[in-house]
Amino acid sequence: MNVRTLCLSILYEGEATGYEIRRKSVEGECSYFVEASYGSIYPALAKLEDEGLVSSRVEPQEGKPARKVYSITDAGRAAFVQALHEPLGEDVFRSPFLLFARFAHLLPRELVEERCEEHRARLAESVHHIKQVARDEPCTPADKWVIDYGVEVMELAERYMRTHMHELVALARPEQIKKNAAE
Amino acid sequence: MNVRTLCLSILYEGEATGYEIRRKSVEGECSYFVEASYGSIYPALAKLEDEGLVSSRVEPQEGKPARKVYSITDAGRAAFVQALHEPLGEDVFRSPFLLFARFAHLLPRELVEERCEEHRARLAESVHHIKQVARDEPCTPADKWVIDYGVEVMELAERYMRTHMHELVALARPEQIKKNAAE
DNA sequence: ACTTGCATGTAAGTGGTTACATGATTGG
DNA sequence: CCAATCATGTAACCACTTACATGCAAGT
Repeated sequence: MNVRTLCLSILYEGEATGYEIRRKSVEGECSYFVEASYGSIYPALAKLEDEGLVSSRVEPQEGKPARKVYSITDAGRAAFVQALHEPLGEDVFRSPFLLFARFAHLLPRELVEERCEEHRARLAESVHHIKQVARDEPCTPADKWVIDYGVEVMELAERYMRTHMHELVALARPEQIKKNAAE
Repeated sequence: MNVRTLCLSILYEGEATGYEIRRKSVEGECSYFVEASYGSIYPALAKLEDEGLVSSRVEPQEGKPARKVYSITDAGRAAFVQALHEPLGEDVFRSPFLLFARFAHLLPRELVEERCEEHRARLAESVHHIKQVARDEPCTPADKWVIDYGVEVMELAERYMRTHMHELVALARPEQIKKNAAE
């Protein structure tokens, strides 16, 4: 999905600043299937305001830069629901890890093991993080469904890594005998 | 991963034309975690040739346009293995479906059901396709590992959709009573 | 007659990211 | 004292996609 729709989806549930939208997209319940940087969020919000889909008010703060709080308008709500009616784009999955894994046989065992473990740890961390979000933040039943789906899939992936990474490591190049082995 | 590395990875296993590289990336065993279009592959190959990482020979054909067959060079092989040693980028997962799912409560039941079923069907189709590739095309043990990982994860996702989509559908707006219900 | 497959390539456009500029406050 | 957090925004860059241009052969 594009950043535009992401912004509308977050503002649908309450007002927020560009800064907060980015935080929610990076750390929130959606973080495992969306992402956006400041460089895309701020221009997107400005454009949405131009089009009347969101409105903003500036809240000065002492000591901190002023917050520009955006709210979704009725037109924005309608546009978002309309967008949800349109055919969905396909899910995207890109995995540098799997490309790496295909060539395990070319690589030293140590490296394959390290990358596998990194990958497993990332999956475990994602699961942990998403569960924490589910505990700490208020979730609608739909949010809960989405979280459960993610937990289920990522827990399996992590489990699979744990139980099968040794097979991939076994395909890797045996560790080189150290030059100074005799010493 | 970038298209550049993708090209090297495919050429590592044998020569190919730009056309074939694209087919392999879209239909091959990697299709579930990589992708590339002509518009990125052809320039990438040209650049790789400039840098001496691949070489090409033109094979004229009768009736069909000439094929430009690329082969990886020793320098290319070295560069690829070197690239595999570098820290891996993070896996990317972007899901318009899950963004949609979070707002099931705003949408008509029919639509939610349709999108869920589409999503389930896509997962089933991916699993089917990847299994077929595993049967039909020669696979190294590492390839097989990567395929098994994908099958496992996608089969779970499909199963989850099958057994839980009704919960999401239940959150959706009840179908509107038809205007002419009395007739 | 039309579509699909084979085959190469370019140009314009998209949808971002990265890095920068700015600046006060708080906490280690 | 330095890093991080809060907060906004821009400009340059990048990697890639989409659409186009070309063309022949075989299948439907």
